[in-house]
Amino acid sequence: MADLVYKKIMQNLKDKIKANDFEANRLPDERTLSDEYHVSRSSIKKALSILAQQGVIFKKRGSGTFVNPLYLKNKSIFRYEGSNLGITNNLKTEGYHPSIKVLDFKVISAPAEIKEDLFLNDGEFVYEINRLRLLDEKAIIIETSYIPIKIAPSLTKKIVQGSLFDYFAKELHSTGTKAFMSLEAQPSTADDQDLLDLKTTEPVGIMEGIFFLDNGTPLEISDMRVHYKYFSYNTFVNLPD
Amino acid sequence: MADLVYKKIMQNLKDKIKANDFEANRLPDERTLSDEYHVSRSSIKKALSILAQQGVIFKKRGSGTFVNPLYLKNKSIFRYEGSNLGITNNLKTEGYHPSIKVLDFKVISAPAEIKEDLFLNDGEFVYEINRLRLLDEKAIIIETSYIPIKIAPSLTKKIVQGSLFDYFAKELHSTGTKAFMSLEAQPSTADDQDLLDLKTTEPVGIMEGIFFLDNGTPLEISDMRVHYKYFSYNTFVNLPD
DNA sequence: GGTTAAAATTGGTACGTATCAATTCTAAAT
DNA sequence: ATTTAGAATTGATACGTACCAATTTTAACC
Repeated sequence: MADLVYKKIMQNLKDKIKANDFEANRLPDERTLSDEYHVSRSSIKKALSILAQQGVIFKKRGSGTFVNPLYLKNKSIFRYEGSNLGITNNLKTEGYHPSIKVLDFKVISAPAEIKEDLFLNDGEFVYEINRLRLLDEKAIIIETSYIPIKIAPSLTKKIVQGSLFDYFAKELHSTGTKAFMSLEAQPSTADDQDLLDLKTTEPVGIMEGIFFLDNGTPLEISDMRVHYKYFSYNTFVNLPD
Repeated sequence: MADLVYKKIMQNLKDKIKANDFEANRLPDERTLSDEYHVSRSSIKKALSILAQQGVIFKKRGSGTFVNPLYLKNKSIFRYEGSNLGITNNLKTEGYHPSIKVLDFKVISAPAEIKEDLFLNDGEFVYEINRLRLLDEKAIIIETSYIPIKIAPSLTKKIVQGSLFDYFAKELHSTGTKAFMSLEAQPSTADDQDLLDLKTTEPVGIMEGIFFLDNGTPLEISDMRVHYKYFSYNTFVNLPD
């Protein structure tokens, strides 16, 4: 367990919520919680505001703080905490066995669009990595990644057979994951149908992401074509005003 | 402009970022900003942390605060602020003319799954609203909504021809929009192909949302089948740890 | 009983202080 | 020039205070 005050409180509150410890799905007010936990109201507010952002609770001024009834009923939509990159991370936790097959791994001069998105200069080189992601021997994602050579000069085919996330986390001290994700749907191409075992009428979900290092440097572009049955993205949307 | 300190600072910082006022894409440190704006460091922190959450800036302890280079280049992926419900709201701002055609509007006893998600008791009734959303006369979304009668007893076919968002915002003082969204891709059905003018090989994007009132009461289930060319969802993902 | 105005409750905003932790910078040592 | 240890920088955590705004509760009034 994290040793930060607000994280401990978050965890404890979630435990209590799951155990149905709160009358009428209503939490005690912030001042009371502050007393009970022997911490400042600011720390309570920080914990509560993160839980609200994740959709676990709802806060309403003058009224109180309430449990999201959906959080109790462990609906499938709630397999995440806040936002959800879905797919591999999700599936790994459920007893399936993901694996990776490298289709192609080469260095090319960055194409125009890639150059733009990764903020590269003319003539700079990138890895183009083409991988097939499998789940229990079944192909579910065709992934094409682009990574500037200068950021990871020592990338090898062997490394690429494993998780790039883990590699970057270790090599570049990139702790958190930050990315722009764009989701779409498209008819499957002949290639998709071949690799992912799809009928012509069956589509793919498109998941394009631009990933950043902690200091904001664009690190990777990842373009994923996902078998539609394995394509799903869940999130809690919270638009103020 | 909002009269809240942190909102004014957010807006001002975004303006300066767009005007490229910061050397090397690096913002002044928090203490300096606090002096410059004549506000407390806490207020600066609040503004910065929201901008970081939205992906506008990146913060790194010991290092500084940096502009997301993608925010400058007004990339398509950046048509939002933080998260993006896409589609209608987005298109409205771009000169297209959205409209709604009501296909069906009736009251039914809540089906099992709907009853579950809206936390209704046996025998409770819901509106089932079937609408076609058009853009410049072209059908792009088939939407099926379920709303408990007890929450909106005075809903009429006339009201349903307009925006339900606007209606609820006014009638139920639900200021913000909170929802669980689930996105998928599916082959188009014969119905989809007919209504949305799709070929058999062309898919639909599925967007299912459970919307909540400010106090956490589930208000509406909305199931949208979207013409794949108009289906797109952009978001900034920020996974700590 | 229903209405209405005052009081209490409850989360939001804003300011300020102290301390810590990650990173970068500086300067001494070799 | 390179290495290294200390100092400075910079964002993060935590505590606390004061006041505000939305909502609910209470109590007075008719």
